[in-house]
Amino acid sequence: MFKKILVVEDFDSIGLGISAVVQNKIGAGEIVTSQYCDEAYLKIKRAKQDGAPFDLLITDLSFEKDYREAKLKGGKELVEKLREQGISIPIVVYSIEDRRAVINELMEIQKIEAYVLKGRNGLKNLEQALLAIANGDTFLSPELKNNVEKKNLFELEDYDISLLSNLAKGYSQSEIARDFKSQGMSPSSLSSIEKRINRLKEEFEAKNAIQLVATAKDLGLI
Amino acid sequence: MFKKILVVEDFDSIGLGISAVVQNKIGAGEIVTSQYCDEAYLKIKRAKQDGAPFDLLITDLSFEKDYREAKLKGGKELVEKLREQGISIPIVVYSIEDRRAVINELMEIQKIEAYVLKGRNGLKNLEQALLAIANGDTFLSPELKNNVEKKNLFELEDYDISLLSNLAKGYSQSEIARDFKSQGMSPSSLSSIEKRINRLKEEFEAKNAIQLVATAKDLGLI
DNA sequence: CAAACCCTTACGGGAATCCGTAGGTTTTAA
DNA sequence: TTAAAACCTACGGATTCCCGTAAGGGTTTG
Repeated sequence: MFKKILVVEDFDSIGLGISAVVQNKIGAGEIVTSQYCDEAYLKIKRAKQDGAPFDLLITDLSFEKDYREAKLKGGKELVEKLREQGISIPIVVYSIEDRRAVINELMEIQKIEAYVLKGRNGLKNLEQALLAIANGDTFLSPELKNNVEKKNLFELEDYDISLLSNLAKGYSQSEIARDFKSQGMSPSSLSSIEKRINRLKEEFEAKNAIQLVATAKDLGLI
Repeated sequence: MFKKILVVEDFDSIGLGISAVVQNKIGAGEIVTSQYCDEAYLKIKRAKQDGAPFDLLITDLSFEKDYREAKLKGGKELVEKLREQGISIPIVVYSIEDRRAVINELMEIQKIEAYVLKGRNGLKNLEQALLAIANGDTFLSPELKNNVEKKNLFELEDYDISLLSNLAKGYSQSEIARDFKSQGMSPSSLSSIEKRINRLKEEFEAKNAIQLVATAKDLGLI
């Protein structure tokens, strides 16, 4: 079905699990793995130049930092880079990330072929995703489809996460405002940051910023 | 080396990866997997009753909730339950959890045989851990060794823990003072509470109370 | 016994936050 | 295209937090 597949995943346990299922259930010809996005990008480019391109990419989103310097920090950057360079390889994202904002951007803007949620039945869904792609369809994990109705519930953007982790690092609101301004992020005014923190406090029923950060930690958001 | 191994891990991709490496590198006789702690406990008990007990348990710590009702919420509860019941099976915990408070308790109180950190080289470490156990040694992932030594730097009193968790619950310092007064705790004045929080901030190198609570969460203190 | 020390409590000024109001811009929808 | 809605920004007052100073009580030490 697929002749040459690249699997990009930092944890070796998961990478091995993916390889095993792709090998046994799908029967791919060649499976190459990488634990780094930068390396993966180079492999894809090189394979294309050599006239033996990959015909499928399966990638994680989040990658742990280690001693290596990473230009592409995660799967999202890898996908963006590939699309930016006009490399139209079919892409499956296999991640634990379940926020609609992130997933929608990948599916609708970056036009990835499938988004599979890591979880108890992640590999089963991955298998289905590969079958769907082989048929020219796209695939979205069923756990996420049910949530489509709740789309307009409260969802955290990257902005909120950034805000929360800056608070957790001990920066004052005005320091954060300066930081956001210098990075060209918007909104960046102290006032907007106050507003946003207020919204988050309401959302998480927190009396103050301390409790807000504490519950964000509990929920694993930061 | 091991004849019968139970692998408890909710994500199928990781469970498969573990199974593969245990099978191929260690050459275990029988590998049983479970995605639920309750089920794992029953399997261990049943195997023992049947006269064919497991001689190794490899378990994750955190398990996602799903439709099933779970009595044992995670690997920590599973280990505690086993030890409580006097079942002395060798245990390897394989988790992403890197807080030393949690790990120390498992190693020193629950006397698990190995703690392996999930990560890029998790399986390599897992392999080493199994070899160590077969030699009668214990094993701790190398990434963690540096942290565990620093454990007795600063001893927190119950008072400090109480203070930190009250902060994390969103109470203001004056509210905490009132609360402590009504409970007859000492010191209870607003001023003393400020002082104590200052001491904690210095200790944990936190710029403000938000960062203080955040790092306390990270360390697993609250 | 007194001096030194530690701890609790108190007070005050400056900084940061919380919270409401309000004006200007962009986005959405009729 | 225009009105409504949503958003970003700014400002000011109330509250809380942060930090230094200092008084009072208890224990330890010379």
